[in-house]
Amino acid sequence: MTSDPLPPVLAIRAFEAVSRHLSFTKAGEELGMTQAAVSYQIKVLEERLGFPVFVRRARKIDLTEKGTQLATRVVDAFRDLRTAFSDVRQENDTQLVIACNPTFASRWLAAHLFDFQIANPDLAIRIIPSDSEDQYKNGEQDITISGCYAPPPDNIRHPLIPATFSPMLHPDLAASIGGINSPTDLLKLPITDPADHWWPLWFAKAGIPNPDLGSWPSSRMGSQGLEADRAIAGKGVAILTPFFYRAELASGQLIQPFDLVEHDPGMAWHLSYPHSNRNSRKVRLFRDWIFTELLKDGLDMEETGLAVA
Amino acid sequence: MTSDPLPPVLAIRAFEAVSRHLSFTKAGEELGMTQAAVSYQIKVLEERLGFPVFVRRARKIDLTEKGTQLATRVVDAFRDLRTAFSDVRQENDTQLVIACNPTFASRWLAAHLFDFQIANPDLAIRIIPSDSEDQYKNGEQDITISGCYAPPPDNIRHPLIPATFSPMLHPDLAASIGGINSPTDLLKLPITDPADHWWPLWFAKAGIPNPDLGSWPSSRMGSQGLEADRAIAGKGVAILTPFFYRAELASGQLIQPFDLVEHDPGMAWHLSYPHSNRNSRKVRLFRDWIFTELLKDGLDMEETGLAVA
DNA sequence: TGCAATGCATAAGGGAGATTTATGCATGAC
DNA sequence: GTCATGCATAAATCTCCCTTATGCATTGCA
Repeated sequence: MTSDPLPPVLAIRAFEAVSRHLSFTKAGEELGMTQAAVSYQIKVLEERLGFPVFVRRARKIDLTEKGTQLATRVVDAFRDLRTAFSDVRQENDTQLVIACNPTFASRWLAAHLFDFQIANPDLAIRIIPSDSEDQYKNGEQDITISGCYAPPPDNIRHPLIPATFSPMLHPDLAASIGGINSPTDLLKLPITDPADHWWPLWFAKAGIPNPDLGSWPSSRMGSQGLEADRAIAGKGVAILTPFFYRAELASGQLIQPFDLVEHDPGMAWHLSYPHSNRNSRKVRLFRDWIFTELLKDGLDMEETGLAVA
Repeated sequence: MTSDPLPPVLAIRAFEAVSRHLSFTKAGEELGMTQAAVSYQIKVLEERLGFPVFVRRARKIDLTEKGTQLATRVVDAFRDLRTAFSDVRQENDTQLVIACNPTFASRWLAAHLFDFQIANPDLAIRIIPSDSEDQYKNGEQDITISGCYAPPPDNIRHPLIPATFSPMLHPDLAASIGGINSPTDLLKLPITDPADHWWPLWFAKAGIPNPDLGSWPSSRMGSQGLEADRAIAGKGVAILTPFFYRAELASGQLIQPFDLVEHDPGMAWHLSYPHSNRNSRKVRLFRDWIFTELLKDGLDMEETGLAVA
């Protein structure tokens, strides 16, 4: 039968310390309490057990036989507890888990993270590419980079990238209809995701209130990579965030026919983390790093919203 | 580094139960507290650790990754604690340790204890033949049978045998001086322990106030066996407790020349145990057994003082 | 031998924090 | 839709844990 309840854990904790020091006074110092408090806890334990665990001698105490039997095992158990918490604490200190919006992860973070790892070799980074309401509730990550979902109210939120967008396509596809000269030309070509609600926003800004797209609300911010792949393959026109496709635009894999860039005022890529993490070393390091890295990356303060941070 | 302090043990205790049940409510039932109290303790733990250990889902909770790491080890440690206390408790329940006055142990208990062991096969008996002030302080025994030392004030004390005594000697030694006809005849023979303060007491009662013994106070109750051995060997006259030497008197190894028996009013063999042990099963069993056994052994209630018990 | 120092026990009292009560909220079942 | 389940939270309470102060016994030292 191992089912009878434990003696009070505070008494066990006191016993563990006393049995190592063989001194109420020293145990009290270790535990941050007075000798009298330790004496009280040992008395509680002995009354609960029904037998003494220490023999009080002059100016010292000894374990009784039963006390000795208990002490070895209790000290062992507490050593296990201490190492368990210590290990997890250490892991927590040295591993940074980032739940990251997939687009941001693949189009920006992947390429830049190496610098962070070089600068902070003691930190192991784990990226969870995911962007959903549940992700916040999971609690597994230290930091979240989200595209659209608002963090829980107790989280601190920093804007990173505004949700800008403009149509893009492969130059060969543009050439197939003699070039893109006006926004309506785009409607002659396949639209990679007509359900993307960015389309009507952009066309409206372009002066075309009701383009024939048959859309319904749905954000693609989590996976614009798929649309981009189709556009790069010449299969259609995608509406993408220029910041993420600078390389493809520079290399000519994609062209952006119009300078006209709309942005979604209710959305932005942002970094967030629980208020309680604000002073955690690893969170500070990553936060500071990503801000400066994005600045270096050519965005001014207003665009990144760093002024708010 | 295993040196950083443990989180509050009450929080650890709650975590252990919750991680087994994966339910605050059920853990609360096990711990005898409300769901709200468990929730509070888990919150304390998570704030102390700096990361969540449970993911709150709809109508259930799950361990986080770090929570899982902790849980396995914490549950193990608590299992060790439980079995440690359970083992010692079981040993305590099934082992009866008697610190016993050596004379009583060898002259009475040894011969009778077998019956007790037969009647209580689940109890292991251990006798510590010792009778000293320190013995009480040791705290290792469940019960003490003492000859002369008063138990600590919180102990319960039952008289067992009054400290009676009368001179005894081997018949051949008596015959060597033509028999013992008056108390003064004893003074012609070697006295095994002239320092024994029982001698002057007995001679005084026999009407001889100042026998030539050159004695100083010193009780031999702890070791009258040594004197008895010398008397049985015909080496001298001993002053012994008749109750303990009935067998030798019956077999003729010793004779008691006079019916005159004195007793030491301040002394008696008695059984004692801490007040807190009064309802312990093993103590009750032994106490009840020794009373009836002594009664069967021919002592009436008044002599044993059982009326007081 | 007396005096100071050490170490535990104990009583009294206060207070931190553990717990309960009561309520709200979200989810899932029917 | 309604009800049941399960956790979170606020407020209030109260337990009991701890400190303070003191006593006692032993030891060491002068």
